[in-house]
Amino acid sequence: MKKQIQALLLQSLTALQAKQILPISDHVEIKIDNSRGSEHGDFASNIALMLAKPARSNPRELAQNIIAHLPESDLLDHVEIAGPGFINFFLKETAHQAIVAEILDKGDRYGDSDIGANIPTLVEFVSANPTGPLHIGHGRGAAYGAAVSSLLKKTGFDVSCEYYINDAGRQMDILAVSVWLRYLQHCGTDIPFPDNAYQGDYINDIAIKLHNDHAEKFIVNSDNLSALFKEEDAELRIDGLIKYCITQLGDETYRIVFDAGLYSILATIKDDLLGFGVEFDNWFSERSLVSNNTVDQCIEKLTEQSWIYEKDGAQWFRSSELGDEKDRVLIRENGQATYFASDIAYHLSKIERGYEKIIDIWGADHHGYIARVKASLQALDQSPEKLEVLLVQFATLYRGKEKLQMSTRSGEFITLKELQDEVGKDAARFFYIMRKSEQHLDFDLELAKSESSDNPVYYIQYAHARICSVFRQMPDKGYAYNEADSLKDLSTLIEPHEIKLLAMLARYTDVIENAATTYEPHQLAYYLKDLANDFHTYYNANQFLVEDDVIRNARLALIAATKQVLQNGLSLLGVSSPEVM
RNA sequence: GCCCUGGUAGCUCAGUGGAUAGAGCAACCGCCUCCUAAGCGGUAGGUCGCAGGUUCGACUCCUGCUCAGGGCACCA
Repeated sequence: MKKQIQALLLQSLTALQAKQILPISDHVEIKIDNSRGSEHGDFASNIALMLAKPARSNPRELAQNIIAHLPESDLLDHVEIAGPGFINFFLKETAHQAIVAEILDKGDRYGDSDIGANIPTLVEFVSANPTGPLHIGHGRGAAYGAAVSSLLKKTGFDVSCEYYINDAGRQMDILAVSVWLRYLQHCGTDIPFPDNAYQGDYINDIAIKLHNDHAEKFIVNSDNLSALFKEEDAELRIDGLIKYCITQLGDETYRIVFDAGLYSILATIKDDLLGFGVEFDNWFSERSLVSNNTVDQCIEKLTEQSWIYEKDGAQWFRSSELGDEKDRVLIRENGQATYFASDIAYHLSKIERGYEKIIDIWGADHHGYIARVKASLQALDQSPEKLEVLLVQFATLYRGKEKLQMSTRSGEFITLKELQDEVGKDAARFFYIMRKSEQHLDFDLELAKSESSDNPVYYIQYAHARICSVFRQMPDKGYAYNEADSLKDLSTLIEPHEIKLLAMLARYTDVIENAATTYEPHQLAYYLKDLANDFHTYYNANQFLVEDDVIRNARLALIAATKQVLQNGLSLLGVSSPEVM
């Protein structure tokens, strides 16, 4: 609708340019806004205000000229000049009514657009270390990433979703040792358990399963072991334990313990995400980048182009020359590659796999990381603009007024699954998405649990269920509804509440496009709330199942269209549309 | 010190450079003989953190200040 009015305005402006009332300029952006109140019409443009200066005219006079040169259109009832020079467009009722037929015709494809032009797009999100189950903090990234991906798919991007598994590195070794120590305890070895190992009960479960599957295969002489606990520095102590574990068990046997932890936790993560309605196309392993030498090759390339130098026994990347605040280590003094080294290889792989739009969704604590990853792409002769990093602010967890700490290592956290079991998937998904991603999210467990019926998601779902209920009761009242016939009767939709609802339905495609291009799914959430409100108001003001066939059919068609849009929108956010509540 | 985010009604938050700054919760007053009251209508509630600047016009853009959260590793 906006585009059609834009086209009308463009014709008028072109005519004015031909008459030399307006100067010729190559770039005029015609902006059309949805009007705030109905007294300002349906759409408004500030074009006369924008062009008044170059045209050396006053805005109201220019607006008058623009209106005079607008071509005939059967969309518009009339056009007004208001305030300092706004042009307000008042649509004909028939123009509003047409949206019903369009929605019912397109069904779940209503709202689709092709602005994405099939650009190969990779959205990477969650990517939590597989060292423990997902907790509430990860939930926000999951809900946000899933919604952004869905929106991009709807707007014509060719989207794949990916989870990067950090299955290499020290954290994973700590996990393996945690499992091993619990296993030894389970087998009766009398040893302490370090504070900085993973404390969660799930470690015990993995250890017990390890014992069931492999009996006493991982037991070693514990006399030497206890000496390691005398190291006072906690981090050095755990490094010593890792080293001891590997040398005692041997690489292959150590790998069994390591993988037992990794795969068990990964399976839990996949299950939890699936239950949360979040699915990934790829699970990309960091270890695979190491084992197939991609990381080494990357470092070689960088070395060839003199982006690497040696200092203090380590290999450094000159990222500071490419916008980072300082240089970064790629290979540590001990010969091990850093996490950043694999991340360079990972991002290169994203580009080499053909993705032109690469979206990373990270926690806000990683923001300092953006500059170095972009620097690495540039050093590898790739365009850093392909990478867009979206930061999601922290979710701070409260139980009433008490702020809860969340740490995977200490095992003190509420898991995503626990949240889901307590407040339900729909409420949790919507709660996460409601807040702008840059906004800190205070997640009050008590509020989410005890007052979950206040969650706006129920308000929207209720609108959907009410519509279903109307259609369920229709046969009992002796009425039938035929969609094709009803579309002929739309001209009776002229009540103020009906016009308002029609206008709201027509905005949906705009909302989707806007939410997708700005990566702001909360816009859709707020729209759905508004739409539900317009419907509930209409529901209270007018009866749908009335005796008059024409009016009844038109109203049923309108609410059927409303139901469709509610369902389309909710499904993009991963929320169900129940028929009964 | 430097770099991100925020600061809008009592609370939690929306708000494309535009017209009278909005919603939910909380408070108050109404609405079920009627398709689900998990709903609807109304009243009240504001120095849009502070101070400058840009312009026809600023909650929105720029600068400075201030408060809050986060980040500044040979951790991931």
